[in-house]
Amino acid sequence: MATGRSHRPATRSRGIPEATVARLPLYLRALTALSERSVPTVSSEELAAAAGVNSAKLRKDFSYLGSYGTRGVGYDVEYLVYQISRELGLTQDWPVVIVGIGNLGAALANYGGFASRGFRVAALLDADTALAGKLVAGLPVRHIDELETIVADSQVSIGVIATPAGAAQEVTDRLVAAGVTSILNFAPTVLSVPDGVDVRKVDLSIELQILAFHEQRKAGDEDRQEPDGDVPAVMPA
Amino acid sequence: MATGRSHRPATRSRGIPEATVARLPLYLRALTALSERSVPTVSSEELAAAAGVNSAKLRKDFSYLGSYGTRGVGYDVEYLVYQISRELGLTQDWPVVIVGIGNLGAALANYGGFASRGFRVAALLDADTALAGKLVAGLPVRHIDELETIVADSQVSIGVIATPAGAAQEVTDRLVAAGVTSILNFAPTVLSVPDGVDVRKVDLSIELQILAFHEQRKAGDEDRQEPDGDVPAVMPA
DNA sequence: CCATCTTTGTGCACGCGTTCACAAAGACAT
DNA sequence: ATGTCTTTGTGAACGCGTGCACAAAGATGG
Ligand SMILES: NC(=O)c1ccc[n+]([C@@H]2O[C@H](COP(=O)([O-])OP(=O)(O)OC[C@H]3O[C@@H](n4cnc5c(N)ncnc54)[C@H](O)[C@@H]3O)[C@@H](O)[C@H]2O)c1
Ligand SMILES: NC(=O)c1ccc[n+]([C@@H]2O[C@H](COP(=O)([O-])OP(=O)(O)OC[C@H]3O[C@@H](n4cnc5c(N)ncnc54)[C@H](O)[C@@H]3O)[C@@H](O)[C@H]2O)c1
Repeated sequence: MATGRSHRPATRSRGIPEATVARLPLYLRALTALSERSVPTVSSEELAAAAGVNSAKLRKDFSYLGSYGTRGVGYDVEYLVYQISRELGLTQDWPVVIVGIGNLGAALANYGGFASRGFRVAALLDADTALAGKLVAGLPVRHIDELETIVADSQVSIGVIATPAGAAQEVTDRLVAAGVTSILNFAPTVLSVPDGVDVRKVDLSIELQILAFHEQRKAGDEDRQEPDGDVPAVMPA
Repeated sequence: MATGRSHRPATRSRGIPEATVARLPLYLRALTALSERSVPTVSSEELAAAAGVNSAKLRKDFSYLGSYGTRGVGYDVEYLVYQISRELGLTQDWPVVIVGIGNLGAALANYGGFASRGFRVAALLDADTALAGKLVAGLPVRHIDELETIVADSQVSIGVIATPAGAAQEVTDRLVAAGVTSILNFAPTVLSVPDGVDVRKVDLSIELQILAFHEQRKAGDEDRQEPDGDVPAVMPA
């Protein structure tokens, strides 16, 4: 979700709806599991169940990629794995830098699922000089001032931000200036980026608050039966 | 995002659209920052800019909560902080259990932003007996078999899953059986839950793949100018 | 070759979410 | 009290996403 300018009109990239793009990794994961079990073909119904979506939706999603199914049979698992991988750009290598090697950054660096899909950690960066040179997940932490060199030399186009919120915009600006055009932000801030740069955010706090909202609602619906359970709310001063 | 049964028809809870609920934490964060700077009022235009959304959308969002603005002036910051907090259920305490205290689970336990908004870590649970008793972020790791007791005793309704994917469904089942009705899942799996249980997922791998898709598209649009840049794709067998 | 059966691919309708644009509300000065 | 100016609250239009339902495609068996 790009936060800076939200004036991207739901970017239907190459005719593939954004909502579909967001589900492709889900399908890919389910298909990979089937592939490992050497299942040759799968029906839209089965695959949809495994991915937790509606089967019509899945078929429509696949129809955007082309017609890869066989009526009466289903989809060829291996072939679909290949097609989706290619569509998502996972047939190539994506060097990634992680900025901010604290609790979270270190966990991310140690995360195995990273490398598994073509994402390779090119470097770990931190502003703390005390961390410099220290090995995290087998990689040395390097100083943030090496950012520009590393991004240029390793052709990094994806950056992961795991710094405190206060440093996130500054780090973003440096990443963008250095040539990074995709950012995954774990810091709880809205980032401003120029057009052409994609930002996606992962925000634990927001997720919990959304859960709390629904949780409160569930509890409220049980407890009290008054039609108007909340304070009518009046403007104070 | 509930994954199990997606047959919730966009649950317009108490008349508040789901999309609005998801933005309330964003507004709250921006408002809290204003409040700390002792800013008394804010216009929809300013607040929208701070939250990275369209101002009309923000006004419509607030209109679902009631009419808390003053025409010609804007919104009272303190009052709005209170109203949104109340609406999200943040005026009460939410005990949370974290299951799976590995790299990620430990980082989550150490995360300060947790406690700041009424979310209190009630317990850290792990299946690894070697971890039992060890202190993480000042809390002792307890064995997974204490789950049922802890959930019941501490009235836990929110669970965070940071176990490997293979254990996630089993942990989910135990959490649900014990009475947890909201789950935040960090494991890369689709979870099945009964109706009435909310699941939201945070999936690093999916986010990166979505970024890679757009990244590939950007690169492709520059490099080659052929109208049809991809392999036409033919069924193999 | 024909009949049957399974499963895809999609036309269609509907509802949610977004955004524009503006009338009404209210503050504030004179 | 009246006028001006700012900003809210919302009606209306539009586009995207979803899911039903079904025709067409193709496999399979006789
Ligand atoms: N820990 C979690 O589970 C968690 C969860 C959700 C969100 N977050 C967010 O992720 C971010 C990191 O969290 P954390 O717990 O790892 O924090 P942390 O304090 O452990 O680590 C932050 C790291 O960033 C480094 N840093 C600070 N300024 C920098 C700069 N300008 N350039 C480069 N590096 C810089 C620090 O030296 C430190 O090593 C925070 O924004 C936090 O809110 C963390
Ligand atoms: N580390 C990351 O940055 C990261 C990022 C995205 C997703 N994830 C996902 O989060 C999960 C945890 O990642 P991690 O890197 O912390 O892994 P980890 O192996 O470091 O930690 C997993 C922990 O779960 C515990 N565990 C295993 N089975 C359990 C069970 N049945 N009940 C309770 N505890 C159990 C293990 O003892 C271990 O302590 C994984 O599913 C991973 O895919 C991690």
